Parts: sequence; C-alpha cells; structure tokens
Amino acid sequence: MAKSSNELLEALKSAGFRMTPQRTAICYVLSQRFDHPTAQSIYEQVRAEHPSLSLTTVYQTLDSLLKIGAITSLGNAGDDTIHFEVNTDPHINLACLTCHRICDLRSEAIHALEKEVQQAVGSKVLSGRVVYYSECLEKSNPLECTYHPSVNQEVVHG
Amino acid sequence: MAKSSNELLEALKSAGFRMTPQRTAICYVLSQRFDHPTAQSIYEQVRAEHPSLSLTTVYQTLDSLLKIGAITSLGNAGDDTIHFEVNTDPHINLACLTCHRICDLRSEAIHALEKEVQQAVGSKVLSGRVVYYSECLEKSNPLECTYHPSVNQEVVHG
DNA sequence: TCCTACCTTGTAATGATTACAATATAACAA
DNA sequence: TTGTTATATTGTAATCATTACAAGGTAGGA
Repeated sequence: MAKSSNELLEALKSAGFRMTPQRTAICYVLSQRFDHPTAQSIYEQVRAEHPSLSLTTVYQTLDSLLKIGAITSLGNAGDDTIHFEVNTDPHINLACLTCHRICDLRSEAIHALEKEVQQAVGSKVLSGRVVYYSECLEKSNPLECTYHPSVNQEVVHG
Repeated sequence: MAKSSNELLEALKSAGFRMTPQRTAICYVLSQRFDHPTAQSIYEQVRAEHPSLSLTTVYQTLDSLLKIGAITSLGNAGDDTIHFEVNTDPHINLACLTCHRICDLRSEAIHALEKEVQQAVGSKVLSGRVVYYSECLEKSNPLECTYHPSVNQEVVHG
C-alpha cells in the first residue's frame, strides 16, 4: 500500500520542512506511482507540470523523505541508479536484472525477520531493504518481462 | 561462515575461468576477510603483494564471482561504494550509516523468507540482499561504533 | 613449444549524485 | 499586509566509483 500525497507532505511538515510547490508536486507524483522510481524518472514526470524544476531539488526532496523514513532506498536493480520505495510496509522486493524493474512480494516471514532485527538493534533501525535478484520469464523481451503470477504484478512497472 | 580461498577458486575454475596469480590473490584476500569489503579495499590489500595489480582486474574478478554466485553484492552502506559479501549463507546484514561497517545477524526467519522467494520466482533467483540500516551505539566515535551484543561482532570491521 | 582465446593493465570515458553560490520564497511576527 | 530571515530552489560545476577500451601478456590445451 503506497502512501498518499498528504501522508508524505504531512511527514515533511511535521519534521520541520517547508511546504513548497516543488515538494508538493514531487510527493504527489510519488504517491501516484506504484513502481520503484528513480530520481531521474520523478524529475521527468514532475517537470511536465513544473518546467522550472531542477533535478537537484528532486534529489534533495528524496533525501529529506529518506531521512524522516517516509520512503526507503532499495539501491540499484542492475542498472546504476537508486530506486526508491514509497511503500514502507514490510515486504520482499524482486528485482529483474534484465529489465531493471522491481516488484513487490507479500511475505509472512518478513514480520518475524523484522522482529529479529528490532531485538538485535533496538529502536535504532532506520530502514531496511530486502531485495532478491533474478530474471523475469522473458529475458529477451523486457516488455514481457514478468514474474510468476504469485508476485504482485500491479507494481511491475519501475 | 566465509568461503575458503579454494572454494572460490574452484568455483571460478569449474565455471570455465582461468587461474591467474591475480585471481588467486584476490580470492585469498576475500577468504581471509570477515568483513564486507569494497573493490577498493581488496585492491589495496592485494596490491601490497602484487604491486602491478590493476583496479580494473579487481572489479572484473569480483564481477565474475558475482556472476557465478560465489559472492553477492550488498550495495552501499551509506557511503557510495559497493560492499561485497563472501558469506552467502542466508543471514541478515546490519549496516551502520555512521561508520559504514556491516555486520552479520544470524536469523531463523530468513529461511522461511527465502522459501517464499523461491516459490514465487522459481529457480531463477540469482542472489539476494537483506540489509537493515541503523546507527551503532556510539555515533560520534566510529572506533567504538558497535551493535548490541547479540549481533555477530566478529565481522564488524568492514 | 606453439597458438589462441582469454586476462591484465593503464588510461580515458561515463554518468549518477553532490557541492556550491546566487536568487527566490515560505513562514512567522509585527 | 509587510518585513525579515532561515530555508528552498536553481543551474552549473565538481566528484568519484565504476566501466569501456585497446594494447600487450599469459594460461592452458594441442
């Protein structure tokens, strides 16, 4: 379940960050995307509405959201760009090394796993990433690159 | 449990890679390190014995080991460099965003989690990374940066 | 010993991310 | 509303890990 635009904005606001049109737009785009976007892809999408937007602002806003834990970073997916995760509910991520898309896999075990982490580290856990790498069914054709039906296919577009 | 130098070399050999002094040295260093080294740190260590070693060779060898699954990549630990994992037994990694060291946490739940991944993706899982980010006990002093005693402290030097 | 495909090396290129300085503006108070 | 100030945004320039490339070297089989 991704966060709403308002949840992201409220998180920034209550952490002392100012409301700006750029941040509002970035949070809106984040909330509407069910994939695992990169800074560049956010930039391009927001720029369609806010032509003056700077890429630096996107990086800075994502960094702020990261710092307050509103989003997390999944690292790269075989490409060399950082993918972000808006859905911070515990789950497994499956990254395809061919098409560089990441999709979500619901997991029972992850709750026990996070409990283990909490017990070992205490309250200081800032964020986590659980990513497994593989190849989708169709190596040759990224457009058909997809996982087994048990995987949450709605989010296979990042 | 880290791999022995021979295990790494044999893995390369049986995958069709040639034995070279450089690869032997790199595998040896990898097997002796219980932290989560970066390409640069491997380079510096091997270079002490093999002054002609090139950084490119280190990257190339690590890439070969990655491709055959003998090691895995954990991504970065708050710094901007990739950390590698020689111990491919399923476990949780804890990365400190202050001192950039990663240590291992034994986990029961991870076995169930990997089973979930296998069921969803089939045999095509290439590698995984389970990393949680936090701060060690002593933020201000990296030398004392350490986790709760339940965490495997032997490997806290990467 | 010879051959050839594969390796290593050094250097140059790449490209995502960050640093920086000048300008603009959100938020608060009067 | 207006003024003030700390914070945000922008554009450009710098950073730096990683990769590409080409020339020379070598492992391993014939």
